[in-house]
Amino acid sequence: MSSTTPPAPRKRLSLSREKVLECALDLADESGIAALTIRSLAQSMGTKPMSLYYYVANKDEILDGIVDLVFSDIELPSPAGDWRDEMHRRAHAMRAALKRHPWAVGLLESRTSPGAATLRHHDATLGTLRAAGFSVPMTAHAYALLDSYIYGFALQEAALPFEGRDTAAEITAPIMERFSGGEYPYMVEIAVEHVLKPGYDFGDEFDFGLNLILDGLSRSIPRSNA
Amino acid sequence: MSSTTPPAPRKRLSLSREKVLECALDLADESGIAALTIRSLAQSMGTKPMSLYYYVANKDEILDGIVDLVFSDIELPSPAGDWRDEMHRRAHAMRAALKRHPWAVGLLESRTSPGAATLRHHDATLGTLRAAGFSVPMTAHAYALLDSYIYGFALQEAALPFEGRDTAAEITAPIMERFSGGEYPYMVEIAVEHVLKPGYDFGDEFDFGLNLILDGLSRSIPRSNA
DNA sequence: AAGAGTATCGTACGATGTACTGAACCGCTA
DNA sequence: TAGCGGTTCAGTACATCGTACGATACTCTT
Repeated sequence: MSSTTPPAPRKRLSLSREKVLECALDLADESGIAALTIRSLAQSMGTKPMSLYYYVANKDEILDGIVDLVFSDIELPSPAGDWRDEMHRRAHAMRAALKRHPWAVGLLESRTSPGAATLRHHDATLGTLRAAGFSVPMTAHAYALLDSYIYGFALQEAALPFEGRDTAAEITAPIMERFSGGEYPYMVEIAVEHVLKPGYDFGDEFDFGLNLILDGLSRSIPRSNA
Repeated sequence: MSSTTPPAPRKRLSLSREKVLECALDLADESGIAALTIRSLAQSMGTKPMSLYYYVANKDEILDGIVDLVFSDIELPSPAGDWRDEMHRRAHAMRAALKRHPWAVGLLESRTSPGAATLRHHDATLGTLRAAGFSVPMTAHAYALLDSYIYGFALQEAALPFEGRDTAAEITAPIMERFSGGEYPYMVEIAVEHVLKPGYDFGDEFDFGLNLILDGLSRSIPRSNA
């Protein structure tokens, strides 16, 4: 208490690799992946850019890390449960996660070094399919099919200029009018008679395709229930 | 001939919006989308960065433009043909195009202003489905399903660290050995018994899912052939 | 009290997109 | 033939990005 009080009660160890990744994920959610820069991240954490490099090697590691965080949010399917229920739940959980974090879809293309949560997720899904009686090659087919559909749906959802129920009309209606001349008649038809109808939500299309796929897959199990 | 000769026989009009976009597409194919910068593009065209801005407003317009170029490469499906053949052909054409230009998949997420070729493509596809007898809502379902699958498959293909037949083994075999401890048993199983088998090509998985989807869709046509 | 190790930061460099400004060139009319 | 206005290109400069390098501050052990 003699001289000056320490200029600020500087909390040491306020940073950690986990906190950096969590903040990065939050920042990407709030402001978009483009706004996630080392500088903005540091500022949001109340520190300086170069401090982050004590916990991560470079920005790519941050991107890998937050993609893995997204996967860690998804409940693992269980080989013990009914495979169809498990796959249905998993598909919806993944779609929800990719909707919460739309930037993750775009990141998947460039990230080729999956994290632990990602690997666990893949392994649990493969295990559930194998336990359901799918052969090894059929499991590969089913997994490629399911994930393609889920990722692709999320990709399209992320690309939509509108979001959620009834919001399509406000945005696309003026655009559609420009097309009413007749250059794109089928798009106009779909828009007017389907998309612009009250209560429409692109997300509702998800279940149709998912059930169609699961129906088709259930016919590919050799043993027992066909 | 009095003073100095003109420094170089400068060919005017060597640039154009089309040439800029074509060169941008070539550059993205060769060096990746990250290497497509205004400066590198200008250099590859033998000009200076700022000259490009006479033909395009900004880089985003270039990105929109090359995405539309990719679509313009895809033959349009015809409402006159058999819908299933047409959809099959279109799916393969899109996959091939997205494989030729892997960066396009990642761009789809961020580009929300489709070009003319893109719109034509969508309209022709919708028209083919309608002509096949699908109702308006069912056409929307089918289109969302098909495109989700195609985009998602292309996304996964783009994310693979290997490419083409038999190349998976060389790259993944050493990785798999690290996993042989038993943490990810089902991934190892799939890898050893399927992916690492000679002749394996992830692209071959495409037809399984596509046919499953087309089978399912054919059951959704109200009239005539079910 | 001194030193060792851990954690944080200041400065600086090269690359990027692009705004601003001027120069070069073309086809034209007078 | 002279000049002019629109078209096309380029030079310079600035803000922002990731991050290399080295210095600094804090904590704990001895």
